[in-house]
Amino acid sequence: MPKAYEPGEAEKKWYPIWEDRGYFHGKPNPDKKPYSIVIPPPNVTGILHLGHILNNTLQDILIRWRKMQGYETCWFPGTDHAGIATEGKGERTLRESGQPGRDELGREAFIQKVWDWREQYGGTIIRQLRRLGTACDWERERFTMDEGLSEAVKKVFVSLYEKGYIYRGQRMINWCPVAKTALSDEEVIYKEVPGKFYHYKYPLSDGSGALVIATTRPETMFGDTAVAVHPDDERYKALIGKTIDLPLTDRKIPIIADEHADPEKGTGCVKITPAHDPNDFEVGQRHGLDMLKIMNDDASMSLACGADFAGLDRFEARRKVVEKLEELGLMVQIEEITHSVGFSERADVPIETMISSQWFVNMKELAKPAIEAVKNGDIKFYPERWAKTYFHWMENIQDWCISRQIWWGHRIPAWYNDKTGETYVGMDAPESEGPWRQEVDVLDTWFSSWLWPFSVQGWPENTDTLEYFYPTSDLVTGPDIIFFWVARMIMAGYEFKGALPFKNVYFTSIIRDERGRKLSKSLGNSPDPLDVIDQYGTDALRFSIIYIAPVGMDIRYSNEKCELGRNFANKLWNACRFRMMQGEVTRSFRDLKGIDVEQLTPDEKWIISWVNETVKVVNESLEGFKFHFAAHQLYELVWNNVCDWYIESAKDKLYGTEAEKQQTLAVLDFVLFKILRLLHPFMPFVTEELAHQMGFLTEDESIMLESFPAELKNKNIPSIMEDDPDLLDMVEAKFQLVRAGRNLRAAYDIPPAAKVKFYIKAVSSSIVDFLKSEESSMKRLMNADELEISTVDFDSSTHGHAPSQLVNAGNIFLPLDGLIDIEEELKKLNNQKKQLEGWIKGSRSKLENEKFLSKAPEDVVAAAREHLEELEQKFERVTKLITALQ
RNA sequence: GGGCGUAUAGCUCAGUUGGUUAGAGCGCUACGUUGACAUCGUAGAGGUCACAGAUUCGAGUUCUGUUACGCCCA
Repeated sequence: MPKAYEPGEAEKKWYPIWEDRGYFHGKPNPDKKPYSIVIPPPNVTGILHLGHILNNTLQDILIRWRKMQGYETCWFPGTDHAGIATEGKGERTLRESGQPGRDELGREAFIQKVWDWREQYGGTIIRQLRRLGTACDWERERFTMDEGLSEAVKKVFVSLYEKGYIYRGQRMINWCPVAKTALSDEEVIYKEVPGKFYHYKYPLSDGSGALVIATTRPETMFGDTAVAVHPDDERYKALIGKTIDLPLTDRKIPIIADEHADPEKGTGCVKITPAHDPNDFEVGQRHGLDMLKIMNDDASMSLACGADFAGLDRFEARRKVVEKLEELGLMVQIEEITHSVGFSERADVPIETMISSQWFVNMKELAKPAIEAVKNGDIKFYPERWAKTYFHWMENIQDWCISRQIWWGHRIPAWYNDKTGETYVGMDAPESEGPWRQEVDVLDTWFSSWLWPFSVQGWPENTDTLEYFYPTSDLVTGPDIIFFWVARMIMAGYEFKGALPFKNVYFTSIIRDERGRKLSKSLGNSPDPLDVIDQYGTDALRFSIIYIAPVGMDIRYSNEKCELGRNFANKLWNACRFRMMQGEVTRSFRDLKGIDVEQLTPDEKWIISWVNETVKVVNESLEGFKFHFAAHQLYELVWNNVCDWYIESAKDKLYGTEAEKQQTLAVLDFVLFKILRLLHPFMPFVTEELAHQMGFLTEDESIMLESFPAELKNKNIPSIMEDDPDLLDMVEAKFQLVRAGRNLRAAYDIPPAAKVKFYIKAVSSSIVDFLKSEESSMKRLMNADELEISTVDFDSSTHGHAPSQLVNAGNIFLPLDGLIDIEEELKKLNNQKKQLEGWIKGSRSKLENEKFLSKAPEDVVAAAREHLEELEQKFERVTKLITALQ
């Protein structure tokens, strides 16, 4: 075995084996319980980033863990068609390669180009996921625009239309001027940006003066059809019903009374632009105002603004309007402010709100069972608090704008008859006499993603897979798509499948850089995961990211943090390598067969009980989605308990008699094989490689098919923790004593190689017996050539004064032929004495407190008493040491 | 404006239903190439648990308020 773990080789070797042997494939199996996950489908245009790494590592841990536990598992992978993003990418590709643009090509040809592009480059992310080791069932990979999934979308549309939930109407929507399409409310991101608050005059038509209105968007004045004041605002009461002359136009518009006008805000007068602002729209409806649309699809000003402004970009128009108003002497004040502006999620430009004819889904009814499911615990969120966010959104749910003015996507199955004005909605084009014209718009990508948990399994066909794997078990995703996706999937599950889509939802952390900034391409702080894998190895990246991911909080990531995982993989490798150097694998690695449990050494019982404890904690942690807790526990076990203490201590036996050696090897094999299986879901490659290197598994076996360790409860091996807790305490006390001995060496600059003699005064004869039986390994751990262990006081008259340490098991002395810094020793001991005095004082006053004695539970009081005794005993010992030195 | 979250060692974070002397990793200091591992070992330094009250025999942990930062919604 090489001196260090080389991840590249193992990764290249094992993934194809797992995949080719069909280990990833899940199929209905009545003998097993099902466990399934649907992948949050990444965009077909996307490339792998660290968010995917975290997300998919977590899913892979769950899948591998459940598979080893004996479930029939299936992880459904796939991608979504990402309408707006992919259409944009297609257009860019055409432009960059000098081909005709989208509009020149026409709908059919353009869509074909995008398909071509998708065939060639799409799904990069799927290939990249394999490098991460994901146990996805690739035979079941789906794409949201596959035939079956497209049928599902159509069926759902028709069904909701027939129920009256889907309708087409003129409503206020969010418009992206770059993508030139409507967006849903969720696709708008509000940002605080600096802006200006313009105060200017609208002269009264009767010449009696002017109203001062305030707005951040003066260019929309061309769409004003009223000015509103609050009905109770005394300042303006007399003006209600009059008109003003709208500057830069020849229109007169009324002054109306409406509660929307806030007397506190600005001047208390507000311009009303019903076609371009959601609040104004409502005011317009209340007062029957005209809706005047003043912008084109690209947010340039339309002809409605007059010849001087038509065609100008909205921001250019704003400058010009301000300039004109200033020329006319109407501008009163320009205030610098910070305000919230909606941006298009995809194009990152300010959106326009405007009225438009679009398709909507009324979500009210769909939301009801979905709210109930989370309320009554059928669906659980981890961390739980996301349920609050969910409820807030669901209980105030708005109609969903689902039509998009692009070509790449599912075309809306609606046809219009221009002659009769009829609208037909159905799975196929109407057969009755036309002419029928199909709706040109396509559906929001999420309108197909919300069906994913069942469409990916063949719905609307009633497949065996659906029968067996639906509802899926767990969903792992980011909280940023709780509305876009999670909430909508729950609604779709109940509406179309009549049942919840998944039982648990785990929301991942968000990954940031070391300075807490979001990872982004433009900041250049988004490392390419494949580079990281090349540098550190897949297992290292996986383990590190789990290890550093706090629950429900942001992760501060940097590549250097992958050293933790790399070092850990290497530590594991070397622990196994050390074992291999001691000889062939024993037969008892699965169950300690042939080993007399009664004959196990204290160290062996200690390590076995630690492994067992870790097994319990890891299983419990994974049940509760506490991944990082499990990772910490495993790290601790391997590095601390196994490598630092057990192996170091066991070396004594390995170099001892043949019988001792054989027993030690058996225990080591038992421990290591359990650890490899425990770690497999976290670090699939190194564990598979080691299980084979060690000879635990033959060529045609795989750790993926082995059972995941379960807590042992007095079955083959007694639960040592329960049987003999004192023994484990003694082992801990022994290690504490060793540490004290090493500390003495270090304090007196004894070279590491120099052998020394220690004198140990144990607190009881039973401890003496125990320590004597452990003498040999203790000598090794402290590099001592002699230990004198007894209950007798250290005799300075024969050995000279010696520095000492005081621990639970007793006092340990390092006789140095009188070579001792007495003052330094006294100082150390006096400090310890003082500290003990303080604790004793606190402990006593607690035990003298009547209220404590009467109110605290008995066991707490008993523990306090015992503790005080220990302290007093230690105090006595330290006092004695001081006296001896003086 | 409403809601949610966070504040513990230089940094990143653990700390389960209140109960001995608050932990880990990284970093730092000193020493070290002992027959698994320098991707390592041994030893060590380092914390008024943001602040102010309250409840309690007892508060890092519960409650109220304050401050700071972050996120979501309007």
